Amino acid sequence: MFREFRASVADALEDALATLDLPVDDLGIERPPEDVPAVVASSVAYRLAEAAGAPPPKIAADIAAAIDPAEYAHLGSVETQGPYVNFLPEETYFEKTLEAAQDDEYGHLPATGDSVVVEHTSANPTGPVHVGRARNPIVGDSLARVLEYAGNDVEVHYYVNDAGRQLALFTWAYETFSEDDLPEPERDSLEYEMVRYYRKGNSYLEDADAADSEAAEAEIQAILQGLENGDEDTYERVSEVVDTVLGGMRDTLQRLPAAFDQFIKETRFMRDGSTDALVDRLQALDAAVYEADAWQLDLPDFEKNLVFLRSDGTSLYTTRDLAHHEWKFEHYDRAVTVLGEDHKLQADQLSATLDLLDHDTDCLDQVFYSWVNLPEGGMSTREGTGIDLDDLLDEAIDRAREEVEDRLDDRLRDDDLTEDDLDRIAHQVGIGAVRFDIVAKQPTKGITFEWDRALDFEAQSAPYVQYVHARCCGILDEASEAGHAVPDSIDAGLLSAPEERDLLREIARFPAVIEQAADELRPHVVATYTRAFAEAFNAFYRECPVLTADEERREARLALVAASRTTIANALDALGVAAPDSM
RNA sequence: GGGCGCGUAGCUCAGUGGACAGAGUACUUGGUUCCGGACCAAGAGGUCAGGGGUUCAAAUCCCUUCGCGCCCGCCA
Repeated sequence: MFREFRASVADALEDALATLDLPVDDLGIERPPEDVPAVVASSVAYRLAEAAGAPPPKIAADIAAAIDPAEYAHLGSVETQGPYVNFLPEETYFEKTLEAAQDDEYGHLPATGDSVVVEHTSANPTGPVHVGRARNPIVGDSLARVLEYAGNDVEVHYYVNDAGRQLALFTWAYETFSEDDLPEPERDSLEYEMVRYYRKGNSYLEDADAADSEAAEAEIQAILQGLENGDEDTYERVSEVVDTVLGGMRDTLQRLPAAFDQFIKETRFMRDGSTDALVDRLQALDAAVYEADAWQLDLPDFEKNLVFLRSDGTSLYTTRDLAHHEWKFEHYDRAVTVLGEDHKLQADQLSATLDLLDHDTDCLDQVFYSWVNLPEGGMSTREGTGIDLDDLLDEAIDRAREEVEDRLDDRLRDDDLTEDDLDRIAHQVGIGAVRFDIVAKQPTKGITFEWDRALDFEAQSAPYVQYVHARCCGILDEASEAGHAVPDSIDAGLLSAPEERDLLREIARFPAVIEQAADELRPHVVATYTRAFAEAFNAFYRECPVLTADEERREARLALVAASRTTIANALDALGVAAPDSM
């Protein structure tokens, strides 16, 4: 309802300004501070002071007087407070909010008709997913969910770098070294077993003498050339390594949960000829230069040229990624990519080149996040330094289970949790806490990983919000057992306590929060919202007993609890955090 | 050296032109005959990194200095 109300206010303001013969520019619509009862406000009077030759409070009063609330949907009254024009809704605003929010689909916006491809993670398939990368799947998966809530037709892709030197080296190492020479895998899972070959290959190359090193390099080069020439046998050999490792990584990512609709291999764009065709078109560009035996683009605004064809005639990662993006443009209306900040330059050059190729790069968005580091430095799959995501999630679940068990005796609610419940709650809370902690922060801010901080279940974390959902479920269960049905519609006048009004206002905002998160590609605004929502719900819970209230009030409050439950359930769903029925 | 990002309470973070800058945590204090205490209430805590500018209005925009991170490869 908030979005509809805001639109009404915009209409009313525009009409009023036209009536008063004032210029319509920025309407200055904003959300007022907490202690102001209005749902939205406008500071437009400030901006008009000069044009109107009057002080802002006078203009605000004129605007308020020029608006007849009855003419606009949901608008109850218009008030001024100094220079601000405040807009208050009529009762139907709250009644419609309550009705809309009881729908299981609450928060989903009308279909945009756009197909959007969200590419995220896309880590080289060289070994276990570590925490340094964990921000990518969490931000990416949440972003995909938010875009879907916002009415888009979303597809999630993992772009597999299977054509680079690292995978050629990995394939060589896998075929060269014997398992007898390798340490025990750190975990009984394919990618942990496989990464041992990769690490062995890297350390061998570091220590090998010139002759051995040269021989190994020749084999690695042969694999790279085979891929470039479209040699089927080479492709199969590399694929075996890539698919095996990727399968293990996929299982780990699934735990977050982060799922993918498609894994797009970069060799695909070599094998189907699109990279070669692209190279031809790049060579024909005015910006193309042939220097030092290599084809490059002299991009304006960039210091360094972008090499797109090596002197040996092979393509580079960015060349293939260009072909990949042209493919995306062909099949989707919009493309969003979640990338580490270390890829910023490459991504900017990619965009600039797509521009030169006459693509509309407005439909390409890149979301950057900064790396997660350990107090002692970075994490590396090759060197085997860092915390594996599997270990972090296991530890989170273990600690969550301890919490649940510690609290069992203190529970007021008498609902006998089973062993399965404990297991479920430990998973929901443990993984939810890790995920929420990461998605709630702006991705551009740096994070240093510390166990105790990542696994802090205190307030403002996932469990705090999840608890609100469990509480709602608890109340609704009790009501149902006592035979109290949740009414479809109620008289909003029955919900007149300030805590009830605040909660209704928060519920009404949810679709607008989804809209903002999708527009700005910032899922963390949803996390911020869930905390504000939880606070409003807890205040309501404290002041307004539901089941023990008289019948009319009980019904109204039950409807409010039901609406709260779907709102918080869907907000958590948009973040990819589980909403426990009990905890 | 150049480019990009970040700097807000002791700590972790919201807030990116508009109403006195907000939460959590830590610290002090209080709350369960009553629907779930993983909760709530009160207190204290700020040169919004420093300086300059634009504006009726700046944590927010511009310039500059400092600190931290990332990038500047015929790697990905």
